Amino acid sequence: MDQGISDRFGLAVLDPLDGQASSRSERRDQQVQRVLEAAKACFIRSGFKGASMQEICAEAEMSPGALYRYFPSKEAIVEAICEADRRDDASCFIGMLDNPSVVDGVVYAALHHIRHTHECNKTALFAEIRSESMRNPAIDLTCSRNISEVGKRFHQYLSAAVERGEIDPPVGFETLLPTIMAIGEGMALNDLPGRGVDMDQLEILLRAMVVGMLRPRTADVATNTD
Amino acid sequence: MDQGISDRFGLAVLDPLDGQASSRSERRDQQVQRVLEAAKACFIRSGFKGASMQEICAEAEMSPGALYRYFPSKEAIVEAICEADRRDDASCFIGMLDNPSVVDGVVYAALHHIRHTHECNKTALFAEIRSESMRNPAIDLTCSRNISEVGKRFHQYLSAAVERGEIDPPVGFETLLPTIMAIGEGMALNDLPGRGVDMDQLEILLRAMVVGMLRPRTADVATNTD
DNA sequence: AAAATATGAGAATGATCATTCGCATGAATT
DNA sequence: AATTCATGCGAATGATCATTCTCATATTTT
Repeated sequence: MDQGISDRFGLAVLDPLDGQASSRSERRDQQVQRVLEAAKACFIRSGFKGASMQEICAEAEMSPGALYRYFPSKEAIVEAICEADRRDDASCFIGMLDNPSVVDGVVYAALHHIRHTHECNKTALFAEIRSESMRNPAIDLTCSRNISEVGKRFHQYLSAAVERGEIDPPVGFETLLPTIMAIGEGMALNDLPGRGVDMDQLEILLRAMVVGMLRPRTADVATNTD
Repeated sequence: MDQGISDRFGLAVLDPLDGQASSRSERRDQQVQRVLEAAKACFIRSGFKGASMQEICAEAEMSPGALYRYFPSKEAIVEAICEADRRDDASCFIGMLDNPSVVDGVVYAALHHIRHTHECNKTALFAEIRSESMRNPAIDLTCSRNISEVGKRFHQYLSAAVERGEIDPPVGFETLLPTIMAIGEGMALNDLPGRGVDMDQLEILLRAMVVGMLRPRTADVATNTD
């Protein structure tokens, strides 16, 4: 954790081996990152409104004067944190949408998303972002952008499967997409693994659910009766 | 909205027809309710931390001194709001779990819950409660209590159907219950009706999903291929 | 090496917050 | 009618907040 950072004025002290590996702007980026990580910890612990700048300063081991060199306001930090989290969330889900079997693709993407949210301790931050987005237009925009990015990619993935006759959903995409995404959000937000739900069992249930919703034509679907 | 309440000191001024219909304790209850409703509006607008006591006082048209006669602290108001909201949420869902066909029961309960959340503008408050519960033990307890109450009732409803051979879920209740409840939460939190999702289409999709998850044995399930 | 610039600390600032206090008034009780 | 009690107002209080200011030190440039 403490990687020997910084004397009191720890400028350009990194890696003496590397000589001038840390230019000014690199150093700046590192400090920005340091603030963001400290802020994230504080926001998870205390919420956006509940975490004070002093708390963030303490976590980042940095004075207010120093911190304000990197961000003009608390709001800017909040926005940066939300942006990063939503982007990570979207790419985590989208990155899994590549299985040739659509049912598998959706199931694995959902499972991966749930696991990722659990393992990276993103549940509390996600809940915070979600509630902030209800009244903060800037955060709402960030969330909407990422939702629509996921939605677009998801739409491509599913409609290609419809085209080739692999699935035959009982409703149109305008219903299917928001609903599936809401379901995924609910499962991530509830931290099912954290509540003791077995992931193998969850996979079975998710598959049954997805099969019900997408109605695959192929026969590779378990139709056992007991 | 403004139902002719209160002169400046509006004590026992209600309903002159009724004579002493408003005893002291009845008047008290009304004032408590007035504070709660004002607080709810403020919390939806500004969040728990973001709403100030002054804001709540203004909304309730009451001075701080007066308000503190009814609640000892802001935290107490927050707890009362959460308690009421979660109770309402649970009873809304449980109240619909009475259909003799389990698939119908679950589908209608979910639809009703989604509609209720949408129509009563509960989405933002729910999100707020959810994020508060991640770091406030008192709120977490309130949420857990209601979740387990719903879970218990839901478990009864489903296990009775399993007993009589109506359904045959592919996984045990320890997986099925948390997952279904997480799904419902996700759909309510996403305010699907508010996002333009058609409720009739949603019913079709929900039914397909529930059928996939519960595997009813009876033949009353739509198995059309187009 | 001297000037200019970037970075930092930490006290100060003014706003805002939850809560309390002193006091006045209406209702209930004697 | 007099006293007591519940209710209410709104200014006051002390804490805390986000942000800024001053100044010191380090780094880069000249």
